[in-house]
Amino acid sequence: MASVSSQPQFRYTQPPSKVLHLRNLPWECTEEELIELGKPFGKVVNTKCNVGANRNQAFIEFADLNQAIAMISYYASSSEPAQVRGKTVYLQYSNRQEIVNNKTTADVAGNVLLVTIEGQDARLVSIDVLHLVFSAFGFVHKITTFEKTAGFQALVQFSDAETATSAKNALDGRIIPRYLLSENIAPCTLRITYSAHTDLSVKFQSHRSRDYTNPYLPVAPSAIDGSGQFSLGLDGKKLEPESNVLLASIENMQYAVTLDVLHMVFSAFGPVQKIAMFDKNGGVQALIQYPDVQTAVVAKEALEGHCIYDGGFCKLHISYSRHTDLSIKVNNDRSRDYTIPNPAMVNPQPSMVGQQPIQTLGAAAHQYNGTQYAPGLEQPMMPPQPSAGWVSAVPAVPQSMPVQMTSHHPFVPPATMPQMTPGMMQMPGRSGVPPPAGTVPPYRPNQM
DNA sequence: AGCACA
Repeated sequence: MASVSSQPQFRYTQPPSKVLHLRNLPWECTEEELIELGKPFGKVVNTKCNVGANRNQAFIEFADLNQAIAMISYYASSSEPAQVRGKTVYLQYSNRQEIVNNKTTADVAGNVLLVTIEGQDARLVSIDVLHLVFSAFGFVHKITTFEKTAGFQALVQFSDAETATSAKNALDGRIIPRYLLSENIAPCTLRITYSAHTDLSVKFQSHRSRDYTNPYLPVAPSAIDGSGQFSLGLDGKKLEPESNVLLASIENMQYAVTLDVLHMVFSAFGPVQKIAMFDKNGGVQALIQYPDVQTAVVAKEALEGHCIYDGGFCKLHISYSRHTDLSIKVNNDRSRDYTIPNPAMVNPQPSMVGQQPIQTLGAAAHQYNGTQYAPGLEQPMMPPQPSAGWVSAVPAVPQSMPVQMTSHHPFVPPATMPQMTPGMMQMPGRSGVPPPAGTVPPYRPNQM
């Protein structure tokens, strides 16, 4: 065949082709603009934009060679150059005879994202952290994780491509916020493309895969597993039944740890619904109830082993409780139900007690002001203040607005409520209520 | 302003 590459590419005449090569296009010129440009001369059957290192070149393919010739001829003798958005574009016959659109699956928007977690400790990122990160953009249906040559990867399934796209746009190239990971874990960068999958197959709830649409899916049989899967998580931690209620025991309690202190500490991760403190084995323990398991998981991971006060005082040990809904009989200095708007109201309506954990929707999302505590997590030591200082800083009535008392359908996956908005990801150390998703600018990479 | 990319 005729060797094209042996010729200088910008010789004055190009052999005609129904494909035209365009240069000097404005930034991010669209396919529509290319079609507009070519339409007067014939039928544009294909285009390719954002070509070249500067992404300012493009190709237009006409149905017929004569149409391409017409366009080239017109602008060759026209006093007005071809323009897109007022910018002169230069046209010539392409040295190819057709446009090949190599759209990979990674470019075709879909509802499932392929996430590669990069970093020394990528493997230590739990599926729960991934769930939390991606839940900021919408309900996450399923997640599977696996090891490939590319490293530690996950498939994250949303309901639709739009939601997936917003997550991809916001998170691709970003790091997982440090406060979601143990402090000794190296930064983990997310690389995100679309997957060709539309519906992941999740057989069991496990450390490797979750189906959040089906709470009754059996937990992976940890002992018996024919497929060689681990009964331990990738991080080597034991598989422990998660719960929305945490059991915290306080070690080395040099200072009094009050209900208010616990409320403040645990509110950093989401709305605390109830707290009950009690003495056990000569120490103090507390049960802390969140509306959902995810919040409890994050709180546990963030707080486990940390001290409330500097100097190793009041070290927290946290496990999951078997409780799902605490029965608070009386609001006093050892137990409180924060879902009761009026703290003076001691014993709520009997119908309120013993219900399903309340599935708060919007209210909980706005109430969530966990970021205020986050800086303390990056530097785990708390100010060496006695608890009195904390108590006075905490209003007797918590800052939470009255939680919606409506009992929602119990099978609504808790993740339908936004656990975290992109704005919170952006500035984990700042206080304040996050702006609604969509109004926040993409957060800065590689900070936090 | 000068020919894509799996």
